[in-house]
Amino acid sequence: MSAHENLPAPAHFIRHIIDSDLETNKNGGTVVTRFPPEPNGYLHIGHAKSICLNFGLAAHYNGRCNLRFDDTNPEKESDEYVQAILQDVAWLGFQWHELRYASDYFEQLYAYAVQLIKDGKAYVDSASAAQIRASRGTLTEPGTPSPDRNRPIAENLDLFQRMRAGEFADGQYVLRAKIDMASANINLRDPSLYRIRRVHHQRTGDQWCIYPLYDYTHCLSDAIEGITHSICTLEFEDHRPLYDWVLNTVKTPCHPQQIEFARLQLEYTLVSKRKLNQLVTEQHVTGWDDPRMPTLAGLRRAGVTPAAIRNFCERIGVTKKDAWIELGVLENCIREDLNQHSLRVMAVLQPLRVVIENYPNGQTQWLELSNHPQRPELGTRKLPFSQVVLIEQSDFAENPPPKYKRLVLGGEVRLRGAYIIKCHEIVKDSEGRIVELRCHYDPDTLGKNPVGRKVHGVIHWVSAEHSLPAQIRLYDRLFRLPNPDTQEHFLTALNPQSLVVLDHCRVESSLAGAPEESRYQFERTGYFCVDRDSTENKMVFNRTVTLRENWVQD
RNA sequence: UGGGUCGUCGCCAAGCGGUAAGGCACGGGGUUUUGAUCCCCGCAUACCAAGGUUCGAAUCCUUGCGACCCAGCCA
Repeated sequence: MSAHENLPAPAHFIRHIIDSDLETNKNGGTVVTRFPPEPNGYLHIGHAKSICLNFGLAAHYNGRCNLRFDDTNPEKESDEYVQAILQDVAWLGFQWHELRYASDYFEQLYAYAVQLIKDGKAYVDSASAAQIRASRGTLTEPGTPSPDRNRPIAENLDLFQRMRAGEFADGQYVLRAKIDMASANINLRDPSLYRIRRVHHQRTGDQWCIYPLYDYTHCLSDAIEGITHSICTLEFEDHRPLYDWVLNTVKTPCHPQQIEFARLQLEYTLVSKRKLNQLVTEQHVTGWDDPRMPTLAGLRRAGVTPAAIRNFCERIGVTKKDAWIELGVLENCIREDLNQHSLRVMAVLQPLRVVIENYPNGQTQWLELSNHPQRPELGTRKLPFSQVVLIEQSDFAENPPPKYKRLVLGGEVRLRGAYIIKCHEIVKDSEGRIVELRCHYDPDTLGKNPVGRKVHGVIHWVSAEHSLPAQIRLYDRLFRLPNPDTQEHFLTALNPQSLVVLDHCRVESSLAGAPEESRYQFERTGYFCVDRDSTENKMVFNRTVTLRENWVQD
């Protein structure tokens, strides 16, 4: 638990609305929310904000939150997505009160539509999609009524029944609400309620050939479930009058209140489902769970914890302002949680051989290292030390820059948790590349500092003989630009360095057998997570995030 | 040019007529066998602008300006 996690969740405008509803006993003192994903893609960080909001509100007010799939467009939806969403919501740490599907209500929705027709509030239109579009008018000009607008009720009823019965071709007819073709709000210009579409639905199969549209389905589904506060994003603000019209006209006993908040916009990331899908399909990433993806599955595979995401969602707030969150906020939440909970371990990404000439050849000494310097209760581990160790190539410099604190020729450095060594010779190959360092160690520096001199640098290392081979994947932001969408084509904003695979890494022996998804801090290099691609012969780690680097080279 | 919304520090964000919380970022210092963590300190006389009401305005009024969303048989 970090200090922050103990702080009360900050209130926001939706909480204020609910508070006053509770004061006036508006919904009998209850709070019922829902998270309503469409199963047409994987959940991403933007959904996490909505999930945390809806489930968080229910928890805060001792209410309930349903998970409801908005599965009214079978063309784009599938069971694969349903299963993935179920998993991701649970992984994020939330339990739904009830699992529902809008398709559960198809029969009820149909009955409501029949009622609407009988009340003269809906009609069957034979206009084509193009004709409807053309007659809708523009932002500044009113639409023109369809010739079918005044079709007799009996005829509408007959036609609608036959639409359901499959007597007509896809697109031949559509059921429209009869509202106001001259409304300044385009959503009220007789919106379509039902379309004919012969598509297999992942839950209802071929039972239906007509499917209800969002504006009609969503509000009624909310009402059926007794939702008190229907929270959605800003772009639905214009739809609220329609939401209310449907509920008022159908005369449902329950009338949820739609409240809109600003969706998450995170720098260097993209959350358009269509574009994420394209990244997967065109193999710019390895899949929906590629660690560079902003999906929950991707974040999970990268090693991000549910707690970090929840904390992030809390920290960014809930408002109606069109805001962009800096990536650093997310990274900070990730580091905060990982710093607290990750065991420290040593791994050398790009090894450089160091021979300690005065250390007995063949001798192995088991050193005890702390698993977490600030949390002794997390215990210690034994690490083998021997004559040949591997250090990071970047931890030695033949021509060190100013303020360089690592190893140089003739200089000393501390091998973390072990001895101080001094380099006295550089061994190069025929092409002048440094292949080995010859050093001496000071046997009197284990667990204590030498007297008479100060050694500032501390570097990580592993025993050449005992360490394990590993592949380490260094992930970075997928895009080079804060807002990839400003490009004429978002793919041009892809970061060519978003993945660097290192294949000759060596990790300390204590990591043997570490299970998939276990997270560690590789001291001085960052936080890493065991990938499922690990094999018995070679472990695979994904970098979740680097450590902060506060120092500036001048 | 229609309708709907929004505008408080570099980025988020409290504030709801009584004299600008907090987080991230940034700058300075301390501790440290991770250039990490941790700990101090600093960081809006100012709330899109201009008028007005008021003893008093980020909060109320007026007028501007800027940004976002809407013309799917998608959600």
